[in-house]
Amino acid sequence: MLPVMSNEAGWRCHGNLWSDLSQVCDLLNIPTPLNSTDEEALFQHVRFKAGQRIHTIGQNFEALYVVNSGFLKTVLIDEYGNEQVLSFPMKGDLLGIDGIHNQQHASEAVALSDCDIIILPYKAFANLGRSYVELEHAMFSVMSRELVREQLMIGMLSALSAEAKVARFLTTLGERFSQLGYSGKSFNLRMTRHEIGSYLGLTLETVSRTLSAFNEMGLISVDQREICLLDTTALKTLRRLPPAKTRNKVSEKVSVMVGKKLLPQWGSETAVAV
Amino acid sequence: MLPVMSNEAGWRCHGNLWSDLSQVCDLLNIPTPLNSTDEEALFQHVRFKAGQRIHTIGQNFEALYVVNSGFLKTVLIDEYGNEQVLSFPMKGDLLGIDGIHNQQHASEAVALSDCDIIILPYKAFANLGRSYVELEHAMFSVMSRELVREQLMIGMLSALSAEAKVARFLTTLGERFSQLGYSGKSFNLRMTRHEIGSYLGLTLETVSRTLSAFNEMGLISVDQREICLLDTTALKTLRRLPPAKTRNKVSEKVSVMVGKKLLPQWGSETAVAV
DNA sequence: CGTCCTATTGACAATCCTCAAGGTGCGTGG
DNA sequence: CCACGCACCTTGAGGATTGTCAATAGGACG
Repeated sequence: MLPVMSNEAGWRCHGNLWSDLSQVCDLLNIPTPLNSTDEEALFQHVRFKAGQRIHTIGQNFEALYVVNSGFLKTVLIDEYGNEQVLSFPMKGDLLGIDGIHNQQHASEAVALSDCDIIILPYKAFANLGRSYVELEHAMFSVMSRELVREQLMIGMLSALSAEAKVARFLTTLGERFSQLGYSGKSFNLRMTRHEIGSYLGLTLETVSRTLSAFNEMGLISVDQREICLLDTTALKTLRRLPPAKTRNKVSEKVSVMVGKKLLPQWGSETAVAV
Repeated sequence: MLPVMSNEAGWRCHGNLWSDLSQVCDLLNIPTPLNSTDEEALFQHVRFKAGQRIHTIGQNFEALYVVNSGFLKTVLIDEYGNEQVLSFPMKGDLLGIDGIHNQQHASEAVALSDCDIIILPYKAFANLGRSYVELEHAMFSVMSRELVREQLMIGMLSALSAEAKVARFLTTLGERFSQLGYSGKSFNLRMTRHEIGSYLGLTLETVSRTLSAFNEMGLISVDQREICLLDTTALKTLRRLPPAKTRNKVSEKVSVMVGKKLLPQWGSETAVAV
């Protein structure tokens, strides 16, 4: 007989699987506390079907979530109801951090595929952190990691062209897949062109056109959501494509358009004290 | 005789002022631990001149920093040496969180004016967190707040037009000033147009033109770095210029000369009649 | 007074968005 | 099974928003 409960987001809890602290730490890619089996803390798994929400905006903050399997998106909703995609979490990612401040969630997490999520009740987890010094530091580290990731995202959104954004999106996605043991070259997009566009600050048409252009240039092959990265180094260093007219197919090796003048470096200030 | 030391960023430490934990918590706007004077932990102030760096990219992470006075920017440096501005910290803001992960700083903090900064040695501060339960939670909360702020930044960069970005930049800056007790309507920009543009993902020319347009429309008055917000509600709700069709429709007939500029507001309830 | 940094403004170009018209794949119901 | 609807994707045309380049001017400072 399994306990069944439901929360504001409307998911059902089957409660048929549990993980201990060392498994959670493994998943999060942080060092496992040495005296792990000391206290038998167990954390419940919950399954979500594609389309279900793990937490919603404004929902009271109770727990953090670790993705054990599946693919999700996190979104903001603006005043007109438009979604703004913030991230595409997958296995090993931590969700819900934004809820700590103000005790309620500032964003929404939606399953893009069937997902298996581990619930970390915040209070209990924080208490564990106070007993295991390493765990507390690891929590700070994970939050810091998220912050750095978002900083890089801001830099990308501000500075890069549409092509460079899409190229970088593909390569980082590939890197994440290979870190998880999947192929980093050939994978399936779990999100629509519209969601990619929202994430990158582009329209879905621009995303589609850019993918087609990469396909023609031989940098990738793309068929609907099936992607193959053919020239990752070119993708990684690509800044801007030449005008379509002068654009050569695969023949031209140097696909890297650098040509950016160095902006004057905020001068002689270097604060080198004496 | 004052102790003088220097670190990798090259700043000098005058060591002439110290704050206790309750003062630091006050500054950070988090609840003060009840048993505050319990342990006499003191944190050193350091002064930085305009242009000096508080920490640099790659520098070993040792401490967090709280701004006691002054204005700063935090930046990333891309592969060509271009600066990407991430934030403009001021009094009460926490710096250096990005260094926790990987034990080294991922960004650079530069003083835009003379600054007074409080040093929080990370290890000592984390230890305090373990004794004072509230402090640990407060630290999580501050980091969560930063994350939420960056999420909103991402949403803004992705979704808003140049005008809306600049408008929102001005109003949030005004709000921060008034929370600090200064005027939220009339203030001095501490950063260049170039830095604003980098922060907002625009060129300095676009920033300058937008400010001039707001000035002509009577939303603000601007003279170099002196800003006066005249219609904050219009600024806050301004979203996007109308599509060409609807814009031309109005000015087509009689008021061609007068209304040609940017007159018809979009998403702004307060009609700006000139 | 000259130099450097910053800001403003104009002319022009192009990147990217908007609008529009198909096309493909998939589930559902006749 | 096929037709149909629906969501997603592709591609094109055209234009607007924004970047690029350039010229000018003001301020700070040695």
